[in-house]
Amino acid sequence: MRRPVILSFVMRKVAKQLTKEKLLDEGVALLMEHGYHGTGLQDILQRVGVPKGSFYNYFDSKEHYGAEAIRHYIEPFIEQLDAYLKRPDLSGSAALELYYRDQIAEVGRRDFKGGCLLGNLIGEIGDTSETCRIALKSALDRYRDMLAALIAKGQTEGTYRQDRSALEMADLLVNAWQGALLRMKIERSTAPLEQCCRTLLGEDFRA
Amino acid sequence: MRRPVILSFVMRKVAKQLTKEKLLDEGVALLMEHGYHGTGLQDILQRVGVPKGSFYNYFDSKEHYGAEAIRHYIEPFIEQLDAYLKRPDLSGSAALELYYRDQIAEVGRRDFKGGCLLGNLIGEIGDTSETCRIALKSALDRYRDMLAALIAKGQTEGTYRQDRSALEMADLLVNAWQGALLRMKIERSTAPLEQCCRTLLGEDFRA
DNA sequence: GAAAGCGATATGACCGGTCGTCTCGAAATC
DNA sequence: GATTTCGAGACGACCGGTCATATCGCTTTC
Repeated sequence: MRRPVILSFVMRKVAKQLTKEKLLDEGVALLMEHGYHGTGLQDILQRVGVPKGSFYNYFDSKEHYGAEAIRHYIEPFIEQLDAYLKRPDLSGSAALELYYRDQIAEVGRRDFKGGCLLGNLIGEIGDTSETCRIALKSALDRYRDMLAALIAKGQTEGTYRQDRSALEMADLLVNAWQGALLRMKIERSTAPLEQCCRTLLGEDFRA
Repeated sequence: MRRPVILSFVMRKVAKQLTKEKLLDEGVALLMEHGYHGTGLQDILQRVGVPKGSFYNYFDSKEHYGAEAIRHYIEPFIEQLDAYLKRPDLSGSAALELYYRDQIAEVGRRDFKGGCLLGNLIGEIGDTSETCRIALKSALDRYRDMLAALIAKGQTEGTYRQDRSALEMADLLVNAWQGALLRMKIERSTAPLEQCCRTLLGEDFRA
């Protein structure tokens, strides 16, 4: 009983892309809350008001949808880190501390739920869905490289130690942060995250 | 059409406990491969040859089964670390390096699949099932405490740095190791695990 | 300008399976 | 015979995925 709307070819394409993004937005939230197998297509679709039969007009399969959701999820993180990296007034170490302060505040606001979609999905389907595995690896590599760039900046500024490669330090930071996010979820506290930052950014990485 | 067998009260209880443990053993393997929501009770039951209708003779629900599987999973790790801790011929640092060398060899043998059940389940249901969350926290705390004991031993032996508490170091080790296991799954390589050990056990923890 | 025809897109009913859980009669023990 | 334990089967709900049909915007014809 919807009012019929006349849309041009171009407008229809734009509208479709818009719906697709809404599906990804809602899906990311649901995937973070209930995981891959715990999230049904129906849940996602009805949240956006898209009929069941239309799902496959937007995505090839649930698995491909998952891979797109992964790519969709990581984008804002990359952009934020990239913006920090390009700011001349912000040192590498200050940027990292600012970034993680924000992240800790954010997960606290979410009542310690969700954590990181990448970490959760790697654990759940990282070794059963090759399509998602590749998307996960690509996303995490991009993320790690952004952190490495900020660490390298901190190295040239003399804040961070230079006897270890920035990439190696970024790997440790990513790994420990992922573990700390898991700890947060079961302890229901941001303490593991704060401890992680204090130890690595505040001590071990310092020159 | 099974041949009726007369069993005493005690023997029946033992047999039941044996079946229960088999259900947990198989379940742990399946949970590691497909996650909580990806593992059906049917899969577990038919692997052990237990009829579907009998599940609730052994466990209250899938959720309680999950919590028991978590406790069942961590036990061997605790025992192995405890055995290392009690060996007088083994220094704390040597024990840790031996333990992680074994772990790396083991996951390599499993083709980088599975990782750690605790980490996987925390990510998937750590914030949706309170019952499992408590089991996960208890298991991970026990594990962390065992590592802390070994680190403390290494501290008194003079191998590890003493300007940081053993518990704090154990936290970092657990977190980084969990992250490294995730990285292993998507990189399909033990390199992240080796790097994690080299950096922490071999450098940052050293006195 | 209106009508008819066209390919592309959207959709909701429906597929075979599987999910976790429960019921209730059978079987085994005391 | 009373009590406890077990298990075959079925429950309703939901899963990811399919498909015939309906509707759409556009083009052609008059």
